Amino acid sequence: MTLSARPTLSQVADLAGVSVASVSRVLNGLPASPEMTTRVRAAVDSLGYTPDARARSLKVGRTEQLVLVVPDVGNPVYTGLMRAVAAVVKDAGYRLLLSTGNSEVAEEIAILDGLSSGYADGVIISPLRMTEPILDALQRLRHPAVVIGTPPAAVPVDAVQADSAAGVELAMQHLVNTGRHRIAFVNGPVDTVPGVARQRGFDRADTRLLAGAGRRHAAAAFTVDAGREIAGRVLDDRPDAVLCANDLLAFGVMRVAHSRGIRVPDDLAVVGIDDTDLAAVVSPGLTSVNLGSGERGAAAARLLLARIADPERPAERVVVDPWLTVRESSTPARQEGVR
Amino acid sequence: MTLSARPTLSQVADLAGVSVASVSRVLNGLPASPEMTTRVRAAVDSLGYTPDARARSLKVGRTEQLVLVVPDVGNPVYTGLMRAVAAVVKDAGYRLLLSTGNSEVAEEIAILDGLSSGYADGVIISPLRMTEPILDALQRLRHPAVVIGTPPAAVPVDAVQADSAAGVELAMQHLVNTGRHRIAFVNGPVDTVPGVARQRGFDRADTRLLAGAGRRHAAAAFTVDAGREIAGRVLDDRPDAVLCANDLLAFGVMRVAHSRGIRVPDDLAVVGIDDTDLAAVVSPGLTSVNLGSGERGAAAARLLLARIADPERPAERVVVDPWLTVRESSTPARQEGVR
DNA sequence: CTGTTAGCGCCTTCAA
DNA sequence: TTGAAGGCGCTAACAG
Repeated sequence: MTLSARPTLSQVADLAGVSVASVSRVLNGLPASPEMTTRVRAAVDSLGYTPDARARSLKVGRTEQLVLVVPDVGNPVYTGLMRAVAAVVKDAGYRLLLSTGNSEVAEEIAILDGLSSGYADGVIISPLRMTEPILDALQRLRHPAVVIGTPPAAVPVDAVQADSAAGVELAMQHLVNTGRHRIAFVNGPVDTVPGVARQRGFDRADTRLLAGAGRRHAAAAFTVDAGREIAGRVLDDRPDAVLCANDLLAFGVMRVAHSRGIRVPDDLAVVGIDDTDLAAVVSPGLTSVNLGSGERGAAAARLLLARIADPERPAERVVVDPWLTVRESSTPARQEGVR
Repeated sequence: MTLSARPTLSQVADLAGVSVASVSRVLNGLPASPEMTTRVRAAVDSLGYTPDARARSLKVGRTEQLVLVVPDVGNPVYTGLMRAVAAVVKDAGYRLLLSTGNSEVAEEIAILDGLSSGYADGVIISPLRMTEPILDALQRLRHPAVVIGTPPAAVPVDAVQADSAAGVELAMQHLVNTGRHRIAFVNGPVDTVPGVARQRGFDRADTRLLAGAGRRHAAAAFTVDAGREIAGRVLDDRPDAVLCANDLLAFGVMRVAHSRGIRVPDDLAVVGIDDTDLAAVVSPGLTSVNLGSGERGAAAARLLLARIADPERPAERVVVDPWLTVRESSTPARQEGVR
């Protein structure tokens, strides 16, 4: 119920009638005679001894803890990432600290700077915006760090990035292949990491596939509400397809389409990005570009572990390829090939 | 980029020409002369000194860390909880460790037992099943713990619980009020914490409101797929309303209804439980019983902090009242009163 | 193979 | 008000 006096190493040693060093050795699997081993184990068991993580980490200089920083713990966009990071980190024998920057740059920086107190051995951060202050904080960080996103090439930091431009093109190609040509693009704020990348992807695909005929819209945020808000303007153009910069925006658009009696996918195809769990949940299911958030999370965790193992290794960048998950929102009945 | 030698207290002391004790005092806001304070601060700044969290926690016996254990990090059912816990914990100056039991009792127990190494000051656990082994692990735990769920009254542990029976009744009453009488209930596995409670709530409401005419179904899991799987059997009875034991099941039912051309809410009302973020996202919006997961998370965090502050206080149980969020899935157009 | 000992970096009596 | 010194619990030389 409440914390009482925990047994210590020396108590175990006393009970076993051996030195603390011997206990430590047995516990850490270092050479010891069979007899010693049994005596120590017996004492450990009878006392219910567990080594103190605090003392151990002070001595060995490691905490066995890693931090994951995301803008919003509850956002479905990050759940795939969180799950994957949690799994890899745990398998490697580390604990995971979850920090949220509450979508505030200042908070993200505070978290990064706070790491200098050494409460964890490394950090994975998925910053909402890749601004100078964040990059500065990363530079002065004395701990291993991995960025999920695309820092300037000049910054020597491990990073895992999605190829959102390729993802957008995948979606565009799919829409064109299924006969859509009046395509609207609904982006979120273009001063964010995802915003700029997805805009670039659309511009490129638009030029290549539609001779620049695509319509661009920028919602106030990457949220369902922002999607609903802007949907009116978007649908007034009577597009035959809407490509949204993330699933949440797409859900917002779908709701407005639904209330206007516009049938998806017959009258209007809708495609999202991120392929969140929700995309498979709504009716009709939302076709979405999967940017490999799980893969990126796992890759980031592995990069971090690699750097911790070898701090001198050169900074590495991993790019995860996107794929398209086709569901009902963009095709009448048949299922197109996936990935 | 990589961790290099961090300055220590004694280095600061040397630079300032004072003793380590004085530096410690200044840093911890204990009485010190103005001159001493300025000298120390100067030295701290010039060295970029940050106290070592590991050493500090060894000395003071606290880690300033709390653990939250949930069955699945990515499940939308837990996002409200996580967000609320994260916020309260952070405001109190603690860091949050996120552990997932991967929906395995054994893993949850391992996490609880692992806490005896003292890597955190307390734990909040939302166990999937309230089984003996979990309760045993809680009993032998030497750290403050708060359970989200309903342990047997005899177990003296702080707990925060939802009143799911009341929630189910709320939903039933709403359906009856809006003219539905052929009501089907789709539960998940009844050997889980939510399963039993929701079953009890339905049975009670069914007796009271429908004279026991309600149909009961048990899906294989609390998932969308399980909902889709069982939806066929459920809809074959031609109910005019389906109450689902959680939102995910409801989404599954809605998808099948949609593909069968059954209109929601005109032909069929659908109500879920949990009021996840997704409920507001789908079209039509899903009416859902909100069991106050955010409120429960916040309450749990506060209980934990209270117990840490006073380990002797008697165990407390907090019950959070449910409310109904009415959306389109259960009412043609108008919005009924909320909460 | 085992025991002794010196810290890891910090806080906190205890004297001065 | 300030300094000296002793641990918190553990690991890692170093002797034996």
